[in-house]
Parts: sequence; C-alpha cells; structure tokens
Amino acid sequence: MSYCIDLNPKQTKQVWTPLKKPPHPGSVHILSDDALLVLAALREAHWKKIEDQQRRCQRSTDGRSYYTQIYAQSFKTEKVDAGPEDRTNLTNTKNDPGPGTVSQVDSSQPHAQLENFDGDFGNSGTTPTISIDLVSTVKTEPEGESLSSSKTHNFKDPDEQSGKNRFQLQMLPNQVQRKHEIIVHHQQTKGSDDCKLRPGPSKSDAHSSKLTACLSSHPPTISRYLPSLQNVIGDASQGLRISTRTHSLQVSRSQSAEDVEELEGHPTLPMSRTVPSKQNTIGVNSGGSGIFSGAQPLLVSRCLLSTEDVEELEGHATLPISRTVSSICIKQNTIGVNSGGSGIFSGAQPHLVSRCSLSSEDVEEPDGHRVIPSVSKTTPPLQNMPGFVDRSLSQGSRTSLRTCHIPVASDLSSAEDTEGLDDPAAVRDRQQNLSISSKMVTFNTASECPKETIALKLARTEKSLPENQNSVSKGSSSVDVKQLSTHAGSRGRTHHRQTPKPSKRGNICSIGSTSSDAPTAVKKRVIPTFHRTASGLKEKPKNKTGTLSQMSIEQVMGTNRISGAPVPAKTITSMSPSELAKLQEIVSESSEMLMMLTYTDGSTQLREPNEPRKRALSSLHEDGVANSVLVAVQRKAAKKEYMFVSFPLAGLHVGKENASEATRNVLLEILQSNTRKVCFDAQELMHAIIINYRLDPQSGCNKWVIMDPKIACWLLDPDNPPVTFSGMLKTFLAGKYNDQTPNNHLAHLELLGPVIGDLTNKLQRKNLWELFINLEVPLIPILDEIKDVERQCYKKAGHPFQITSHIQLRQVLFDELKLDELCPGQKLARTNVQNLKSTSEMVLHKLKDLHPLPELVLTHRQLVKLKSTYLDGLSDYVSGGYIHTSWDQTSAASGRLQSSNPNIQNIPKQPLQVHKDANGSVVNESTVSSTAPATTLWMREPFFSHEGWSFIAADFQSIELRILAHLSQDAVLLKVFNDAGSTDIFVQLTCEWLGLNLEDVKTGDRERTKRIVYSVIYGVGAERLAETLNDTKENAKAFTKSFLVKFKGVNTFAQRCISECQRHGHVKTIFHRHRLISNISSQNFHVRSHAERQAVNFVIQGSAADICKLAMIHIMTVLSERNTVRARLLVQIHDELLFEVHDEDINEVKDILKTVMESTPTLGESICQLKVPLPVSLSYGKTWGHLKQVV
DNA sequence: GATCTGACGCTACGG
DNA sequence: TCCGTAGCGTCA
Repeated sequence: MSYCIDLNPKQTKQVWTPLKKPPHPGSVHILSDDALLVLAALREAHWKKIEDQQRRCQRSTDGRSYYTQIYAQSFKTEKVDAGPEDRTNLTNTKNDPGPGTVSQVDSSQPHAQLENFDGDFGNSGTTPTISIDLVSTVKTEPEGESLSSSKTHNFKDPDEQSGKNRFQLQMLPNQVQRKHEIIVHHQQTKGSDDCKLRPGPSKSDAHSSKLTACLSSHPPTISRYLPSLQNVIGDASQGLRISTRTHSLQVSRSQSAEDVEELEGHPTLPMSRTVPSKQNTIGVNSGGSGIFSGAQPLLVSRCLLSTEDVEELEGHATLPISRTVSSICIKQNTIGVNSGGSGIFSGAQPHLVSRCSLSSEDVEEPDGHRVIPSVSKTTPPLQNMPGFVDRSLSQGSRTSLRTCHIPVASDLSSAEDTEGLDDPAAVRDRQQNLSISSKMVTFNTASECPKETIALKLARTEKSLPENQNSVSKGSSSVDVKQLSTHAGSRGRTHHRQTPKPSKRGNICSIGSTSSDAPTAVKKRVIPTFHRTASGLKEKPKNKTGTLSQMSIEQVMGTNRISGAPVPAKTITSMSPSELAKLQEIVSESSEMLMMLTYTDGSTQLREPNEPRKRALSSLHEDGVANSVLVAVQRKAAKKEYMFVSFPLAGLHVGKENASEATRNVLLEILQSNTRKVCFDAQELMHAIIINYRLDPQSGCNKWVIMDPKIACWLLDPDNPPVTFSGMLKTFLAGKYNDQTPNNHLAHLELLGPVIGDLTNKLQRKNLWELFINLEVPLIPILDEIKDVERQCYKKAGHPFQITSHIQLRQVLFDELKLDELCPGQKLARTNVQNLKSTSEMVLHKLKDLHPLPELVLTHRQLVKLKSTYLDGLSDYVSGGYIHTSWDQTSAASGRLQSSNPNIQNIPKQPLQVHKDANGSVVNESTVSSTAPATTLWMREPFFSHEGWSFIAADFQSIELRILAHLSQDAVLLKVFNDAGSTDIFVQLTCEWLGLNLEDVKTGDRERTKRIVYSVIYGVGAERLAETLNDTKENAKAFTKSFLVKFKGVNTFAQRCISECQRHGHVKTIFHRHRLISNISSQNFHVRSHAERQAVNFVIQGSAADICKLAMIHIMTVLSERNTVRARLLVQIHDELLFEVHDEDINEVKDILKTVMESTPTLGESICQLKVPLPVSLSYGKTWGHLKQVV
C-alpha cells in the first residue's frame, strides 16, 4: 500500500495537529510535525503495552484499530481554546483524565480547525484510511536536498513536478506483521512560517533564526518542542555535531532487515557475537546479562540486517540486523546495536536511537564556516551547541584540520598498525571522523582529590593535559599520525582489529587468581590522556620537544644492571638507630626499589610464588605464609649498587605486640615515596604489608604505586597472562635473563629492574604505557579493599565461598549459620519468582545484629558494585579521555530520557565510606566509631571539566512533590511550597522525624526521607515501609496514616487517578502523555493494585518528565540565542541538567539557568501553569563529584 | 567440555 | 503490595 497526498498549497489545507480535534481521516491532507512526532512518541511508548494488552485482553491484533481507538478517545473531550478557568489540572475535568487544557494556536500557523471528526479513525469515508498509528520513521531533508537521493522516493505523487512547499506522506507496509512505516519527507521552503523540523545544528542561517522565533512566539506545546528536543539530545549525547547541517533526521525506526550493503570502506563480517560499539566498529552490546557481561566480544564491522523498509540515507548503507534488537546506536561513525534489559536480545522492539547517523561524508561546510574537526582542551566542543559560532575561526587560529587535538594515549592499539598513513586524504578523513566525535563528559585523570579519596584516581598529574595535547598536536609527528590512523582509521581498510570489551575476569587485579581464560582477542582499551612518571607523581616534564609519554618512560627507565654477587640482606629489626637513619637517607635518594615477598617455606614471589594454595592461604589468614618483605634499594649515587633490607612480616602481631615505630616508618617511607618501585604481583605484597603491619587508610595505602611486571605482561598479551616469574621471563623476555639460580633470592630480585625496563619499552611501543601506569597500577590498592572484606567473610563463614553468588550466600546464611532461625519474630523477605529466602539488602540489614557476616556482605556488595559497574564498567567506555553515552528517547514509558552504554544517570551521587579498624581491616559501619578513619569513594569525581571551564548543575527541587501539590491541590502541600521562606521539604520532614535541627540534617538522611515520602505517596505497604524505617509494622502503618492525614489531598488525588484510569483505560500527564494501564480492572488483587500504583506514579513522574524536557529545550534555545555565552549541555539526569560553562561566563549562565528554568512552568501559560513555584538549585565546580551549592 | 542464552537477584540512579 | 530505569554476576 502506498498512499500519497497532494499538498498543493493552492488547495485548502487540512492540517491535523494534536491540539486540534482530529479531522476525519478522509479529510487529512497534512499531518503537522507535531502530530507526526506525537504519534511516533506515543506509539513507541505504548508499543509493549499494546502487545501486552492485546495478549491479555484478547483484543484484535490489529494495533492500528487499537491505537486509533485510544487516540480518538483522547481527543473526544478535548476543548480547543479553553478559557483560563478551564486551564486546570486533570482533576478538574470530569470526563477526561487529561488536563483539559490545550495551547493557543497561532493563527499564523497553517493549522485549521477541522470539522466532521467522528472520533473514530476507523470510520473513514471513501478515502483510504491513514494508519497514523504506525508511524515509526520520520525523515526530514534540508532545503535543497533532492528527494530522489533517498531510496524512500518510490511513491507516486501526481504533483511531484510542480510542487515545492508540500508534505509528502508515504506509508509502506512492512512484511512484518503490524510494523509499518510512514516516512515523511519534509521539503523545507523559504519563507514558511511554520516551525520546521530542523535537525541541523547550524543556527547561523536564516532558518535557524526563524526556528528560534517560532519557538519563542508559539505556544510551547511539548509536541512542538519535540523536534528541538531531538536536537538537544543529539547535542548532549551523541556529539556528532559540527557546524554544519545534518542531512537527515531519523527519529526512530523499527525493523529487522535482511539485506545490507557495506559501508564504504567497511568490509562485511559476520556477526558471530554481540559486541559493544566502539569507534569505527559496528557491534552489538549485550545488555549486561549473559556471557558478554564479562566475555570478549568480537568486532564486527557490519551487522547482518534485513528489511525492505529500511531505506538508505544518502551516503549511508543500510545495515541489516539479523536478529531483533531493541536499539541501534550510531556514534562516532560507529553503529552499534544495543539490546535492552536482561539478555542480549530481550528487547523486542528495535528502533534507532536519536539522530546520529552521520558519516564524514555528510559533513559539509556551510558558507562562511569551516568544519572544526575536533575539540581541544581550550576550546571545548561548542560546535555541538546550536547557534555556536566559533569566533576563533574567524581569527584564523584554528582553521586547520591538522591542528585538531589528538589525545596522546587515545588509542592503545598497536603502533605498528599504521596502514593508510601515506595517504593524506585518508588521514584527513580519519581526522574528520575523529572530529565528529564530540566530547560529552571528561573522564577525570588529573584532578586533585581529597586525601582520603581513592575513588578513581587514575592519575595525579596536574595541568599536564593541555601541554601534553599541544605538544602532540603541534608536533604532528609520525607518532601522532599513527595514532590518528589507528584511532579513527576505518575507511579503505581491509581488515579490522578486534576491539573487545575488556574482560572482567581477565583483569590481573581480580581477586583470587589470575585468569586463565582471559580475553581471546587483542585488547584495545582507550584510556584518558595523562601521564605520570614513576619517579615523581607531580613532576612536570620540561622537555618541550618530546611527548610526555616518552619522557615518562625515560624517567622511569634509568640504567639497570644485574649486579654480581649481591650483598646479603639486612633485617630491619637488627639495625641500630644510626643505621636506620642512614637507610632512610638512602631510601629518600634512591632511584629504584625492587620488592618481593618471601614465604615461610623459603620460597619467594619470584620463585614459584603463585601456587594457588599459597595465595589462598595468604588471602585467608592474617599470618598466612608470607615471611618478610625483601627490598632492594638502588642507591642513586651508585646506580649499580643495591642495598637489601628485609622487613619481617610473620609473627609481627602474634609474638611481640607490634613492629617498632621506626621499622614501620621506614617501610611506609618506601611505599609512599615517588621512587619507582617494582614488584611481581604487587597486590599480594600490599595485602601482606597492610595486614601484618595493621595499617590504616590514613597511612595512604591507596596511593602506593608499585609497578607490576605481571600486569604489564598481561596487558601485552591478555590471553596468556604470566603465572610465575620464571614463566614470564621465558615467555615475554625470550630467555634474555638467566634465571638459573634457584636459591639466590637476591639475584632474582635484582632481575626486576631490567625486566620492568624491558617491559616498559614494550608497553610504550604498544601504546599501553598510559593504561598500565595510570589505570592498572592505581587499581591494585583499591582491589585490596575488596579482598580484605572477602577474607573477613570467609573467616566469619568458616570457609571460602562465592560471596557474589546469592545461592551460596543463602546456603551459608540460612543453612549453615541458620540466622533466620535466630529471629523468629521477623518475617524475612523472599525472592519474587522462586520464593526463596532472599539475601537482599533489606534482609541482610535485619540479620546484621545476629552475625557479622551480613554486614560484611553488604560492604562487599557495595565495593564490588562500584568496581564492576563504575570502575571497570566506565573504563570500558572511556575513549580518548571522554565518555560518550547513548540517549534513548523512547524506552521509558514514563516519558523520561534514558541513558545507556554507559548509563550516566545512575552513577552514585553519594560517596561510599569504607571504614577500617585499627588493624586496617574493613569494618561494619554500625560497629565503627564515628571517629574511625574512612576511605571515601566518589564515583562522580573522575569527571572533570576542561581547563578554564566548570560544571554547573541545575536541578529542580523536589519536582514530583511539587507536581503532586499542583495536581492534588492539597492545601498543606501548596502552602509549604508557596511559602517562599520555607526550606527544603525533605529536610523539614527529616527534622521532624529525627528530631534534629535543620543544620544537622545530613545529605544521606535527607535522601532517605525523600525515598520514604515517595514510597508512601505511591502506596508502599506497611511491611516494606517498616523495613525501610527500621521500625515495626504498626508504627509504619501509623506513619503512613498520619502522613496521608496531614496531606489529605494526596490520597484524594490518587483515588481520582485510579478512577479515571478505570474509566478510560489510560492515564495522562499534564502534557497529555498517555500510558495504558491495562490491568487497572483486573480481578486479581495484586495485579490490580500494581496497576493502580502505576497509574498514580505515571501521572506525576510523566508530568515531571515533560516539564524537565521542556526546560531542557527552553534553556538550550535561550543559550543558543546568546551566542556569546560559552556553555554546553552535557547530561540530563531527569530533573537535573549538567552544563559545562566557561569560567568567564559562569555568573551569566547561572542567571540564565535559574531564570529560564524556573520560568518553565509558566512558559506555556495554557499548558502547565503550576500552582506552585518550581525553584531550581544550582551548584558548580571543577569535578562532578564536588559541586558547590550556589546560595 | 566449551560456549551461549535467558532468568533471576541484586544494586545503583531518579522521583 | 512504591514507581520508573540500566547494568552486573550467577546459574542452569
């Protein structure tokens, strides 16, 4: 079926817009942009619900009739041009759960009131029925683009030859049942007053200013803003934007396909596995569940795809997908397929996410503009912002493609892989490809952190980044080009290296053992640009001619030798005070220190050290089998001499009380010094020292930096990590070193120096040095925190077990320790599906007074979660020092935006505190004294702004509660929020409940209060609330009752939502966003109750999402109008917008943000005139983890 | 025996 | 028997 509508402007136009009563289908000639987009959004949002409903309610499988019914129904009672008295919330309309408000329609718009609508699309006249329910693709093409350039040009338009200024509506039936596409080509016409879809970022031409005017002058309906939202999302996330127009906009697309053509320069590879999408790769991301949460994916350059309905964009090949996937994300010239949820292909409905399908060919330079290919530290990627004009260009300072910033360590691929270098065009293309990637959030590698913070301190160099970058970009050396070629090279290549997701298990630092089933592919991990010298963490290289990484190496290298017969080691405890003083002096001037553990059986770390049994013993028992730490101190003055010192470990705290203060100090001085330290399996060494010397976090263990040849070798060949030192010498150093002196420990130790030197060279050649020194090495002490908790868990359980396995934990807690029997009065939660005894946080909290294990498990879970999800997880997404995320506009039924791959919205806000006792062991929070030292982990700290720029976060304060106040018209809530002098309501409530003063309320308490309040509002059960409150069920009931009595309107509102939902089958937000709640009338009490809570939640959460999106668009519009302001949107976290702003513009942007965002509710007078103010709180800072509140 | 997959439980985030 | 999400690890 193909349907084309003549839109000859001479004829009477029939425009259907969502804010008008829908016309009879036979009368429809034009679907407004709004209508198309609203339909698309609605359809996407309800797709799964439709299927569910059809399945459960035995409805017709025809989604069209279902949809038309729903949609027609929603407009039946819509009033047009409602008076102010009608502009109320949804509680005021008796027959319609919607707000009963519509926007004023500008008469200048080609929108006409359409008559004869019978409320049923199915009852069409003689004209074909338009299945607007199945809109899934919207394309626009900019002015001047020929439709014929697109494959969608296969419809028949009688006036094709004559007409400009028209819409063309086309429907193509898909072979797949119930999946159709409507492809709308929007031929833009100069002089049109309508608000066009403007996918392009360039706001410097006539059209863009027209858009701005339109946005400002027309009623700000959410649907009208949707196109802009697309832009904003694109700006904020995909970073594909440079100062030119894009050629196409794909809002969403459904389908599987079967036929594909190769992207130019990309060979076809079968998709044998799912892989993450990385630069210049096309891959499939697993949703986290399943094997690829930890396994090694293969690079595929092209997915198998199939559908006849997938049309090629000009300059783009169609990418078929052999399986059903939930989303396709294209970023940085890469196309990846993401599945949603659990399991790789669990998401049933595929769609393109956002507008991001750009290849370098699509980038054109508009008149008067030059393409800016990249982002430098001093000139952040403002090109991504609508309306941005890079004034530096007109000054001629940055007009060359070759001046683009290429991160030094942006690519850790093999330096030998440099094909294509000789072709300047190829290099330029690659540069351009690279440039298309704008930077979203900077991954901090250089920030200065509080002393107690270990977080993700990947590096500690300061201010080295810009110089580093400059030296590279200006140098334009062959090394740089190589990096370019490997970083961005893709076109014209005949093969692709595999770019697997790094193996979790392959991490040498993983606990327990090294992985023998490590990655099967060459590891390509991109890390931030930074450097650190092993001889001085804060040392800044002065040699301006070399790259920093080279200098780091030189400083680290030094000259090594294998000495002759080493002098015997001296035991530290046998030294006289004067000898100790001398030793300290030597240590302070030393150029290198080599370290190893010796064991009680006479072996060492360098001689069969990694026997599993021995390692397990060392992990499990404080006294273990480690006997001493042997250190070879290389004297600076005489480089060929080592001084050997032995620090006893065994019996330190079982025999005598403690090591002497002097001994401990010397050891700490060694470990904390900036001198290069080397140890094979440094993690084991650190652990032994911490345990035996009972070091606390204040000793700075987390800052020890020890170079580990074992890790270096693993990076060089992740498939074959070394197990023993001897094996490493054979495998990685090709027998260069003679290791045939089995009984000479000191000779073995001396080998470490030249060995690490050789390995350092190898790492540098492979571009792995930065990864090694800045990521893997600092990771070691962090892992020790986890290991410590594990060890304690094993002790408390009486045997080792897999703490992360809830099955094994259940066995330990309930079968062996029988903790559930020790609390007969308490009802412990059970798992949802299998109804087994749960080991959830709630249950463990209940059990923690009975046994130390539950709380240790909780601590372990926290640490492992942070490591797996935020440390390892985020590291996988670091690319050239930045992290890029994908934004999904249609995945959340509530209307929220969703971030994935990685999810940037759930990075912990609150720091995690890890307490340690005097022995250095991690202890439970409940048992620790308030003065006990704590290690603080800030997961947002690694994100830092460019130099000269700062973050500004603007978030709506308690937006859902305010919307609840507005919708419910609860007198108390309204009063609270309209009282200008009132403080944060959650702080107030916290004060009341805990009996605290305002100033004593901690952030954590406030967060807890917040969750409790929302829990009650959305209908939490007494039992669950009692668990949350850590109180009795009766008290929880009483609390709920008193809360609902205090805020009477809340309950009334909830009941009204439910009854409206029962009447109509769906609920609506302030902006008419629908959600079907099919189970609202279910006979099953549990099912029905759940549906009721969903209904109430959706109205509020969805309305909040609408307002947040509107604010987002509004603020971006205003900022783009003021093109002197340097600010860019980075992240949206539902109610919070995070900007990066030039330091000189901070105050101006603060004012703009506050003014504009707070005016959002009044922006659309007729739509969301809230009865309460919506204040915005601002905070700013250099790192995301430490934002300072603006008062 | 190795690999793959989906279900499940759990924990982050936002309200 | 709060809602809405994403992601990780285990296990069958």
